[in-house]
Amino acid sequence: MSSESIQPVPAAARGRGAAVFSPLYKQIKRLLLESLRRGEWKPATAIPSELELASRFQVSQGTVRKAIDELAAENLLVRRQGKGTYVATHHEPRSQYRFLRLLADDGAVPVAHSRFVDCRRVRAPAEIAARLGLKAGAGVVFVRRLLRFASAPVVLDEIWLPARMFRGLSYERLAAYTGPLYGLFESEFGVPMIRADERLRAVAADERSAELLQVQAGSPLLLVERVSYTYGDRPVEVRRGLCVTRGYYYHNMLT
Amino acid sequence: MSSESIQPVPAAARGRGAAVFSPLYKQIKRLLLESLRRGEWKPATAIPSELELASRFQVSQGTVRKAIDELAAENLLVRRQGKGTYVATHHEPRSQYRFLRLLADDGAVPVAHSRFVDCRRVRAPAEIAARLGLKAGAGVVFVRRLLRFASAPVVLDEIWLPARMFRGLSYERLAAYTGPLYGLFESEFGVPMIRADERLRAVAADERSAELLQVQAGSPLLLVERVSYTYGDRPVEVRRGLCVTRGYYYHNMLT
DNA sequence: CAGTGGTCTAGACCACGTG
DNA sequence: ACGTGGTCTAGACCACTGC
Repeated sequence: MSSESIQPVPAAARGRGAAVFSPLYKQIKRLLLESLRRGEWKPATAIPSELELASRFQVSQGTVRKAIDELAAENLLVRRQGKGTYVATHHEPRSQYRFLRLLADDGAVPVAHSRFVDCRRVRAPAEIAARLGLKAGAGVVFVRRLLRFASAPVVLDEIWLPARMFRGLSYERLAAYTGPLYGLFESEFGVPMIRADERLRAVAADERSAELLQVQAGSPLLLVERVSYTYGDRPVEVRRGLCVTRGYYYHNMLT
Repeated sequence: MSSESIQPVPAAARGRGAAVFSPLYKQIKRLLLESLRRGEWKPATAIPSELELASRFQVSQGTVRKAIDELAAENLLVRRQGKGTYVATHHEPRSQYRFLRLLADDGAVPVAHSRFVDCRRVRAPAEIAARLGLKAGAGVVFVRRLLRFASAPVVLDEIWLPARMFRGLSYERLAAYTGPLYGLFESEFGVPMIRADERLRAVAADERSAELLQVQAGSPLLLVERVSYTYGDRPVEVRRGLCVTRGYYYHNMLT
C-alpha cells in the first residue's frame, strides 16, 4: 500500500497554514480517485467496505461515506445495499444507455446493430490531434461504423483513438466483439470511459454519408461531435456521429 | 402551520405496516417541496434555517440537511454558507444559463438580444395541447421571437403557454421586459420553471424561417423542441426553437 | 447469521457573512 | 459576537444480500 493512503493528512492539521484547504472527505475522494485511476480496483469489482476504508484512512465511516457519495453521484462508483460498492462498468444495460441519447419518436430505446465499415491506422489530422492532446500527425486508429435501428441505418460514426492506447485494435477484433464499444475499450484496453463532451449541429449530408445512411445528399443531419475522457480528464476518443433524425430524436433533460 | 408539518410520521413508526416505506428525510423533502409548490417561500428568498426546520418537524438537523441536500442537487434550492438556504430564481446569471445551451465556436457564452415578432392568443393545436396537458382547442398564448447573437439572428423560437396561467401576457409586456423570459414567468405570473425536457433534430429551413434567420430555404437547422415544467411536474411551456448552427453549437455534457 | 450499505441522532467544532 | 451552513465524529439501529 502506498504511503499517502496511510497518512492522509491528520485531522488536527486541517485548515491551517496550507494555501489550499480542502475538507477531509475531499482528500479521501481524491485518494479513491487515484486508486481508480491506477487500476487498483477494476471495473465491475467491489471496492473495500466503508468500514475498512475508514480504518485504512483513519477517519470515521461518515467521512468515507461522503467521499463515496460524490463518486457515486458522478457515476464512477455504484452502491449496492447489502453487497458493497462497485466500480462502474460499461458492461451493464444501465451504463450503456447513459451515452446513447437517441430515442425513437415514441420514446422507446432503439435496439442498435452496428456494422463496421472501416478500421485503419492513420496520422491524426491537426484538429483531431488537438482534441486528443496529441501532436499533429501522431498515430491514431480510425474507425467508421454504421448503426442500424430496426434495420434502417440511422447513425454514421467516425471515431479516432490514440494508437498508443489502443494497440492491436483491428477490424477483425471490432467485428468479433459483441457488446458496447466502450465495454471493449474498458475490458480489452484498460481504458474506462467516464465522461464525454458533445457539440451538436445541424448539417447537410454529403454524398458519401448520404449513400451510407440512405438519404438524399443535402438532407439535414444531426452532427454530434464527442470527445470522451477517462480518469484524470484524459481525452481518449474523438467521435463524429451523423444522425438521421426522421423517426428518432436526441433526448436531453435540463434540470 | 399545517398539520402535516407538525406530525411528519413519528420516527418509531417507520418501515412497519405501511405498503410504501420512505425514509424520514424523503418525507421531509416532500414537505419542503410542498411548501415550495404552494408558494410559501418565494423565489430568491431564504427558507427557514436548518435548525428551525429540524425543530418544526421534530427531527435532527442532519435529517433536514439530507432533504435540503437533494433539493439543492436538483437546483430547486441554493445553499449559501453563512447566510442561509434560498429558493432558486431565474433572476441570476448562474440560473439563466442553465437552460441556454448554445455556445459560440470558441466556447464563449453569446450575448443574446431578443426581438418579439408575434404574441397573440390562439386555440392550442392538438399536439401542443397534449404536451401541455390541456384539452385540444384550449386557449394558449402564442409567442414568436428572434434571438440575435452579436447582431446576427441565430434562434427563432415559437412558444406556447397556457392562457389560464399567463393572463395579461401581451406583446407590450414582453417588449417592455428586460431580462430572461423565465424570470418574467416567475416574477410576473408566479410560475417558476424548474425543469425541461428537450428533443433535438436536424431539419431543413422552411421559407418563412429562412427569411427571418437570414439563411437559404432548405438550409439545415437544429430544431429544439422543449417542454418546461414547474412544481409537481406540471407542464407550463412548449417551445420550438430553430437554431442556425454556423458559428454556434449546442453543448451537452455526458457524465 | 454475519456483513454490507442506508438512515438517524447528538454534539462538537470550523468557515463564512453580517452587524 | 452571533447565526448560518459545512465538516467530522461516534454510535445506534434498519434494510438488504448471501451463506
